[in-house]
Amino acid sequence: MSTKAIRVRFAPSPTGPLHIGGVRTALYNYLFAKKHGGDFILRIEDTDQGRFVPGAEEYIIESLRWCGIDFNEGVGVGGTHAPYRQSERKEMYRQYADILLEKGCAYYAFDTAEELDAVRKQFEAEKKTFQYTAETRKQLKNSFTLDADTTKAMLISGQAYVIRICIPENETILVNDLIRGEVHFQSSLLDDKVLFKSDGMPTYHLANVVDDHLMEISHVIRGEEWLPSAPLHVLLYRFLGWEETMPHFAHLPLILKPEGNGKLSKRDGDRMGFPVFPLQWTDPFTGDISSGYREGGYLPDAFINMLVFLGWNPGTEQELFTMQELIDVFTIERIGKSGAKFDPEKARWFNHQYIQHADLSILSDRLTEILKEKHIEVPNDTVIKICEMMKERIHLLTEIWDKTNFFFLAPETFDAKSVKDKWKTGANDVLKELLPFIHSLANSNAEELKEKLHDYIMEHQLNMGLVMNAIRISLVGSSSGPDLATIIHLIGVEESCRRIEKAVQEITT
RNA sequence: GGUCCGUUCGUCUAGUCGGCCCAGGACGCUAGGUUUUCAUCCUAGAAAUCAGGGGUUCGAAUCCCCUACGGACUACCA
Repeated sequence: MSTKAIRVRFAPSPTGPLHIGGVRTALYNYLFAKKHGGDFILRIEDTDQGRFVPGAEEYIIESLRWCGIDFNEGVGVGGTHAPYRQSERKEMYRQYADILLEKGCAYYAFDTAEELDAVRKQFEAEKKTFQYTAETRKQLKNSFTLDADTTKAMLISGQAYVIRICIPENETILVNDLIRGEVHFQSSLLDDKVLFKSDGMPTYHLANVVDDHLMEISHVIRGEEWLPSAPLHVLLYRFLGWEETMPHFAHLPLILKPEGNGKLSKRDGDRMGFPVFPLQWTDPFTGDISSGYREGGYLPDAFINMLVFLGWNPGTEQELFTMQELIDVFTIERIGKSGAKFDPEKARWFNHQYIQHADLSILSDRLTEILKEKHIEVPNDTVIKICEMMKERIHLLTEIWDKTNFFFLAPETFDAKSVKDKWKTGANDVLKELLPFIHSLANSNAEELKEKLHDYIMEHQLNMGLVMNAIRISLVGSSSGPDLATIIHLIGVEESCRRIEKAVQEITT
């Protein structure tokens, strides 16, 4: 490999929110760059003015920031190859189209969209597929069929035109892919793609090649959906005389739907109850809201860890990685070839792992904020104690209130199934008798409380399960939760007794 | 339809140039243990005839060919 500096880019188009497949592409680019001490560039490909979506660019930047994928060059941060928004580079592209025109590697075409549509329909009727190729271009309106003077006249008269690449006939084009090896294409099967649109903007194909060259990109790591147009890009590098410095290509496998087949799409997530976007997104046109991982209670590190394993693995049995560890072990060679089905369950598991190991303040800060909103005053060390105790049963940050609210508020209802299974006959009477004793526990700490309660039950020959479960249901509202004595201690003996009295009154079996 | 890519437990995958793989790990699932509950945790288990069929070879998940299936692309979108 050359000694060329490693420079990679993530080049999304601002046509909507960044989907997790896009985030993964950005991530792999980022890891590769960092691993080799290279640069990671964010370029916005907004050559299609018709598809511009307000807020999409900001969304992309914020998503990457949330993920901890930072770029050291690009939109927002600038750099030596600015500007990084293709709409702002508009003036640069024409000259390269002209070079191509001059060398006979491209030509003018005057066919309107309607005319082409008609031809396409006609071909379809004959069960053929229309392609703008060496074969068909002879029958269409372009500088091949029109003589030079006519062409010039049409150009001068302001006739709308596009510039198309002139694909050579009968040639094998080799794309060397870092993930798939050599891929061969027959040039005759490629069509004369539009390079320059009638609105004065380049298409992706031209802009992408020009920018990658100008920005000295060493590796193009992008989704597999680009593989079919890779030979076109290779041809462009050759025609422009840039073959020597052409970047290496790596086409990533796709992320598939959890069920059935096909590429994961926006719809899948909301239909199946999991996010497909890093951040929540509100469609500026329809107002539709799509859920995001951040709002869904996921930690960015967990999200990244889950994502990196969709199509890549370290070859060891380690599953949990910090970003720095990923940077250290990441290699393109270990990226798989086949598409990966997205598994929401595994995403939850990763998040749970991260909640266990992350700084407790991630949970306690969130709880503190919720308590503040609800005007519930609780000492900070109590909040921390509760989070420490409860974290192992929390998979998503958003579960924190549902899992801890009984520490602050008396249950309003008692879970029917818990009552049915665990509230034994006679519990009401036993609990009533127990009340004075619980009152007497006022000055005990959690440990003493546990001991005394235990001893009392043994001495009075009460049914341990019956008593404990009934108290738990009274205090929590269901048969779940941490150590009972700790709960009593934390919410206080007075409150505990109030809750027990209420439960004894309301629960009848 | 055409072009290209892909195919190991339900899912993510390990399996570097064929033998240590009657295929390993993880998620999920099931069963036990711990816990008076739940969750966690621990242990065990079920789960892939390596898409199918042909070769090559003493020996193939690993190499070759064919078939099937899946996917991407096929716009003056990226």
